[in-house]
Amino acid sequence: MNRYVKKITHSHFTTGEFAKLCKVKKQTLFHYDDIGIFSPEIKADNGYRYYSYNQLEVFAVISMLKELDMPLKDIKSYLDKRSPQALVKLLEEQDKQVQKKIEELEWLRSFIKTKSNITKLGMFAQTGMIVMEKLEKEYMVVSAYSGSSTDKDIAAAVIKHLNYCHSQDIYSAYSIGGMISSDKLPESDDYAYDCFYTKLSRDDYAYCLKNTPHSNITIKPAGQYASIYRKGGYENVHLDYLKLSNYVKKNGLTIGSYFYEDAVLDELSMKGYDNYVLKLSVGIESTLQL
Amino acid sequence: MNRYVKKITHSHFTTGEFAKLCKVKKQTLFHYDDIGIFSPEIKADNGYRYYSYNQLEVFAVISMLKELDMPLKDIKSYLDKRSPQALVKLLEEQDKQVQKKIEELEWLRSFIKTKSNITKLGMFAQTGMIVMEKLEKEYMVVSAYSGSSTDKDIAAAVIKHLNYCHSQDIYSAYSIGGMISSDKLPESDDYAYDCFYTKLSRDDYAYCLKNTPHSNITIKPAGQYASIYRKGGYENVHLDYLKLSNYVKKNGLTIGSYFYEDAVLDELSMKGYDNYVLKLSVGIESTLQL
DNA sequence: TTGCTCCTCACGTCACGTGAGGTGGC
DNA sequence: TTGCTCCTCACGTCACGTGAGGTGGC
Repeated sequence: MNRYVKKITHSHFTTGEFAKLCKVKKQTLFHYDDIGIFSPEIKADNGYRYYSYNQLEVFAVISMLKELDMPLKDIKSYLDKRSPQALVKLLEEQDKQVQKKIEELEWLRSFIKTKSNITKLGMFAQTGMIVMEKLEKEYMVVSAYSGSSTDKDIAAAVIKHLNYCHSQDIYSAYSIGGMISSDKLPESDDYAYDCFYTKLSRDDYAYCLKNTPHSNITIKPAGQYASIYRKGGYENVHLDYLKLSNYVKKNGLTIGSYFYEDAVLDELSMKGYDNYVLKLSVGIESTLQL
Repeated sequence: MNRYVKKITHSHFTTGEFAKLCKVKKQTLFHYDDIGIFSPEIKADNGYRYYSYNQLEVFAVISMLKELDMPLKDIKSYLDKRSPQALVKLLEEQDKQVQKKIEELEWLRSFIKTKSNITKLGMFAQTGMIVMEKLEKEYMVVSAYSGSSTDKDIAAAVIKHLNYCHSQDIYSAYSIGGMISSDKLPESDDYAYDCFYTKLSRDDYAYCLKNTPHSNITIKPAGQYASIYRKGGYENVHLDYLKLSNYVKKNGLTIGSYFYEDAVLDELSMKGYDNYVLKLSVGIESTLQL
C-alpha cells in the first residue's frame, strides 16, 4: 500500500472521507489533531488534512482503547512512545480489562434477571390474602440485630450489614429484608427486626462460593410457606402479621422460626412508601406430617 | 425496614454516608439532586440531605444504567414515570444491550489476540533473508483492482474495499494487504497491486459465516511459502521481490500464482514508513513432489 | 458558476471534580 | 471547644458537538 504515498495527496483521504471510513464525525478528527493524539499524515499549505491507509488501523485502535475507557491522554502517551514491545504489553493489559468487563456484564445480566423476576412477582401477586406456597431454599447473608431500638443503632447496623456484604463482593439485586422471631408477634407498627438479611440469587451464590468460600451464608429452608402480599406500604403491617399468625393457629399448623419481610415493589418502581408492595411470610409444617 | 422512617432523620444516611455505601463521591449526589434525577428522601431546614435504605437500590440501578451508557436524562425520564411495567420493559431492553456488549467485547478480545500475534511475529522475525515456512490456509476478503494507475483510482478502490468489508460487518485486525500476480515481477518501486485484501482471523471468519454466509471470501491455500521479512518500509521493495523470484528459480521450484505483501509492524507500533516491517511471500511447490 | 467540502473560531454540553469559604452538630 | 462533616457557589475538565462565517477545489 505504498504507491505514490508521500508524493501526491490524491492517494490520501480527506477529513470527511476518513471520518466516514472510521464511522465518526469530522470534529473528532479535528479534536484529535488539536490535542496532538492523532494528526493527518499530510497537512497541505491551505490547511487541508490528508490521512493515509496506514492511519486507519491506528484510529481503529484509538477507538478500541476509548471504548475500554482509556483516557485520550493515556492513549497519546502510548502513541508518543510506540514500539512493538509497548504495543504487546498494552494489548495484554487491555485483554485483562476486557475479560474483567465481560465478567462484570455477565454479573449484570443476572442482576437484571433477578430484579425483573422480583418485579414480576409483585406485579402479578394477589394482594391482601394469604397464599400457601412451596418455596425452594434460598441463600442469604444475615446480620443479627440486638442493638437498642434507637434509629441511630439501626442505621449503624444496616451500614455494617451492607459493608459486610460489600467486603465479600456481594451486591445483590434483592433489597434488604427483615426477620422477626415468630414467637415475638408485632403488636403495633413500631416493631423491631431480629435480623437484617440480603438474599442471594443462584448466580450470586455461585460467585460467592468461588471467591470467598467462607462467607457467612445462611440457608432459608425449602418447604411450605404462608405468605401475604400487601399493597399500601408499611401502614398497619402488624395486622397482617396477626393474620398470618392466626391462620397458622386456626389450621393447626406448626409455625416456623421466623417471619420474613421483603419489599417486592419499592422505590425503584413505585414512588413513596405508601405504594410499596411488601411480602410477609412464615414457614409452616403440617402437623399431619409423618 | 420501616422503623421510625419519616419520623427521625437518624434512621437515614447523610450525604457522606450514602456516598460511601454507593462507592461514589458526595459531589455525584449533589449533582443528581441538582438535576432532579435523584434527591434525598428528606431535606432538613438547614439544607442537610438525608437518604433512606430504600434509595440504595434506586441508586444502584442508576449506576447500572449509567454503566450501560444511558444518559442521565433518559434515566430521569424513567424515574419520573416509574412503574413496575416500565421497569420490566426497561430491564428487558437493557438485558439485550448487555448481551450485545458482551458479544462486542468477545469480538474485541479476538481482535486484541490477532493484533498481538501479528506484532509478535514482526518483533521476532528474522529480517532481510528468505525463510521457508509451512503456512495454514487463511481466509481473506479480496477486491480485484484493475483501475488506472492514478492515485485517485487507487484511493477510491481502497474505500470501496473497506466499505464492502464494513457492509459485511468485517472489521479485521489485519491491515490491508496487496497481491501481485507472480508473472508480473515488480521492476521498480513503482509497481501496482492486482488485488487488495483483508485477512480474517478464525473468529472473524466464524462470525462472518454466521451472519452473512454468502460473503465473498477467498481462501489463501495452505502449503509451503517462501517469505522475506524486511525492515525499512517500502524503499526498494522490488529488490526483495526479485530475491524471492530468483530463489524460487534457483531451487527449481514452481512459483504460486501471487505474491502477498503485508505490513507486519506498521504505524501502530512504529513511527513513519521507513520503520515498518513488511512481509513478502509467495507460495511454492516442490517439483520433486510425487 | 454552482454546490459541495474544507477550514477556523467560539461557544455549548454532559457528568461530574475541585477547591474556596462558611456553617453546624456531637 | 475541637474537629469533622455539612452546605453552597464558582470554576475546571474531558471529549467532543454545534453552528457561524468564510474559503477553496472539481
